[in-house]
Parts: sequence; C-alpha cells; structure tokens
Amino acid sequence: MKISELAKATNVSAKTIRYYEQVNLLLPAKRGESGYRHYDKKDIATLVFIRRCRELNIPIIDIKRLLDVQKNPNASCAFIDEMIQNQLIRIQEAQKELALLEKSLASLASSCNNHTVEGCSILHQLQSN
Amino acid sequence: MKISELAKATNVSAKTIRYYEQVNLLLPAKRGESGYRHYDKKDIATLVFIRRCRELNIPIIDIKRLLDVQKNPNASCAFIDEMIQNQLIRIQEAQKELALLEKSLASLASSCNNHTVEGCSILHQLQSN
DNA sequence: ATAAAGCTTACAGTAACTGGAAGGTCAACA
DNA sequence: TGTTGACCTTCCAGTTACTGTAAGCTTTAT
Repeated sequence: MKISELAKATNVSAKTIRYYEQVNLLLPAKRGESGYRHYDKKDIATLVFIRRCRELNIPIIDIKRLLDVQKNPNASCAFIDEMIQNQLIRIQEAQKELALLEKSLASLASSCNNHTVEGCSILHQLQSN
Repeated sequence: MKISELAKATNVSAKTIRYYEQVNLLLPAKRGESGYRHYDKKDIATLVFIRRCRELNIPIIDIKRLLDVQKNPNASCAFIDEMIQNQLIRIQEAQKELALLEKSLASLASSCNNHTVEGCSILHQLQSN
C-alpha cells in the first residue's frame, strides 16, 4: 500500500503522513526498491487512531506517549486514565457547542434567499445565544 | 470592562484578544487615560461569536468576512449561505466522531484500574472501531 | 508607601501543518 | 520502445493561530 492509498484510507494527507514520520509520531515506513514508502492494514489503524486524537486536539507529544505505552504492555496506564478524563470533559463541551451551532445553521442555511443582509436571519441568530 | 474581564466572560485569553485586534479581526478597543483597553457588552457578543467560529476551525479571514458583512447590511449574503452549508457538513462529521469517541471513552475511563496496559481495555478499544 | 497584580508593547518562539522546487519512479499507451 | 503523466522522494521555506517573555507603566491592596 503506497502513501496516497494510506492517505485515502485514513483521510490524512500524504504530506501530513510524512510529517508524522518526520516528528517520530510514526515509525519510519518500510521502503521498496524504489524508495517509496509501503504500508499495511496495521498502519491504517494507527493513523486513524492518530487522526481521532488530533481531531480532539490532543497534542502530538501526548499521542506519542499513548502509542509508546501501547508498545510497552507493562507500563502504568494511570496517565492515560487521567488524559481520558480530561478529554471527556472537553468532548462534552465541544458537543454542546457543536449542537448549538448546528441547530442554528441547519435551520437557517436555507432561509437566506433574498441575498441581502437586512433580511438574512442567519447572521442575527448566529450572534444571539 | 478591562481585558481580563472580557477574557473571563468569553473564555478567550487576553493574549488572544490582543492578537485578534492586531490582525484586525477586532476593531481597536477604546482606551482610557492609562492606555488600558476598555470593552462593553457588545464586545462579549462579538468575541463569543468569534470563539464559536474558531472552535469550528473557521479561519480568521473568513470570520473577518462574516463580521464585515454584518456591518454592511446591503451586501449580498450568498457567500455566507455557502460557507454555512460547508460548515454544516463538517459539523455533522465532527459530531459523529465526537459521539463515537465519547462513547468509547465514557465507558472506559473508569475501567482502567489495574494500572497495567495488559489489562487496560481503554487502549484496545481506542484502536478498534 | 510599597508591593503585588494587571496592563502595555514588541519581538521571538511554537505547533502542526502546507506549499513548492527539483528530481526519481512507474504504469500505460502510441 | 519511447514518452507522457501521475505519483513518489527530499529539502527548505512559508503559514496560521497562537503563546511566551522581557521591560516597563498603572492600579489596587495592605
């Protein structure tokens, strides 16, 4: 599996995959004769895991720790528990905000038909609570 | 209202507020004798609006456009409609991912009690779908 | 009165990409 | 078989959105 296929499968750009390797978030990929990187299914799982963490704004350095612990089955996972507790709070807040915004936007997206701001309720409602 | 109060009221750091002024996302704040910035209620609303947009990763330049249009009631709002349509899709995807992750995390956060990775189901489940 | 807390600017640093140049590789088609 | 075009490589520079720090002025509290 070449880098662009991995990119497609994980929804992470090839550029970003190379960047992740560069900063040691990903182990150096195996290379063929050509020098091209080659990946397998396990890499998809890892990268999807990484993407999800990044969507939660977990910094790369923390994701690195999570991945390190996964490789070392005897380590303590107390810090993971703590990290997850912190993330849970943030996720719930994020969901509240998203739900609020989605509700506003969904009901308004189709209502902006007169193409003047005067009659455009989208902006008014976005500004209110 | 001083900058730190605005910061508290909006959950945006004073540093970031000054940055937003610097990049013309916010109009230059009024200053008192001392040179300190002063804000009022309207600034809270604007900044909360900005924060919400940023939480959705709407780039500053786009937020600027939204705010500009708000000030110019005769402008077309077609682009707002389009922007909102785009954001709606992203919000819904983000919500799906968040819901998924929250479910995993919520059920697992308390289950990591033995402090070894071997018996820690959190990591295993994070890696699966 | 003086010390702590909070404000100012300015400049540098950071995180996480992202773009672009210069060049090598590979699959397909005339 | 040649060559075209898509895809790969590295390297270096640029971008976005902050974030930290220093040096100094103002306000508040004891």
